[in-house]
Amino acid sequence: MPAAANPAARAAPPRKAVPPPEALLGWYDRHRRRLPWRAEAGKREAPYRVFLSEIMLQQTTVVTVRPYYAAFLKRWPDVEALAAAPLEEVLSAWAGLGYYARARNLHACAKAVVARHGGRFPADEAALLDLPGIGPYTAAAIASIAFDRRAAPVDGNWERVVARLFAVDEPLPKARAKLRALALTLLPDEGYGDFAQAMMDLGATICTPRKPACALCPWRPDCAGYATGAPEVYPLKAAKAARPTRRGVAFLAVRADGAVLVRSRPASGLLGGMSEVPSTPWEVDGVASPAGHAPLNAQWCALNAPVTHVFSHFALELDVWRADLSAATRAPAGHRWVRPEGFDAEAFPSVMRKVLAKL
DNA sequence: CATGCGTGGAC
DNA sequence: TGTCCAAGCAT
Repeated sequence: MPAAANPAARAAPPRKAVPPPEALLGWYDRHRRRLPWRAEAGKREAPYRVFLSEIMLQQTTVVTVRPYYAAFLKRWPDVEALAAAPLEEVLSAWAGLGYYARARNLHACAKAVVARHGGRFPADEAALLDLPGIGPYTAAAIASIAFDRRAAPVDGNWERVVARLFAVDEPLPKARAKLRALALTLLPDEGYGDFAQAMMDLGATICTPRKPACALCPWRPDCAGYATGAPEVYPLKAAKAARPTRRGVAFLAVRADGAVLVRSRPASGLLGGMSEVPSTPWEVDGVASPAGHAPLNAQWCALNAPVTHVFSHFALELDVWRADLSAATRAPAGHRWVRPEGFDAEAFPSVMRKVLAKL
């Protein structure tokens, strides 16, 4: 849609060019990716599906989410089904996906939608924002994608695209407010859902973090970042803190019938509500006397194969101690025996799967 | 506003 | 191998 086609544009005073939304929407029409949670052109996906996908996609890649999304949808086809499920089942199905507060909030949100809204997701950004696990991004994503409401779901893709379009010289996270304000200037007059998804696709396939494919970008003529010759430097980022290493000992108590001693973690915090093998606390300098933390008195034998795992804000090095016990051994309070056939039904996070692999 | 909160893949 | 990164939220 060239400005010259409009006679009035010639007379208008010169005004800072805003990248035209039509260019992006046209590109999206031609290149829209097929994704399990994305409706065909001209249609809208059910709000529950948008909701489920958006929660799963928070800080998580499309490739990782795919199988979880399919499994959840099959097991809990609608919000009522999810709301009626026991939390333990939801956590178990979520195991391996990470950021487990999302699973707890997903479940709480389903219940809230049933209780507060009769099982219908609200279309209002503000009402969505009130629900557990739904923040500014997800509220805007559901409002725009599921309901085609005017909203800007500014995620990492949007931030990168906008930072480059305007060559924003302020680093993240401080630049967030400015990026959001600039993002709002880009919105079209209609087609909000398509525009939101187009921004994400552009960021995921063209305006990528490392080597953006500017030659294929519909907004290249309008991009200040491209004009600088080094668009990939945007968005600028503040230096991040180093990641410390914590150490501990995990206790693999194995009964003669193969059952392993397991417990559940506290409902909130790191790996909240997930299942685990008992262990010492995980501390930066390790634990002085691990034996004092053993779940039961036994002949503990150190395996010479520590488990290493990297969390978002620390690395973990876990030594594993094993003890073999008679089939009659009772589980201490707060613990339970789980046989290998039962592992899949447990909510073991990845680090615990690594520990159990030492069996 | 900074920090806590997972995981696996790419380079 | 280490570093960065992916459709953020809660506190």
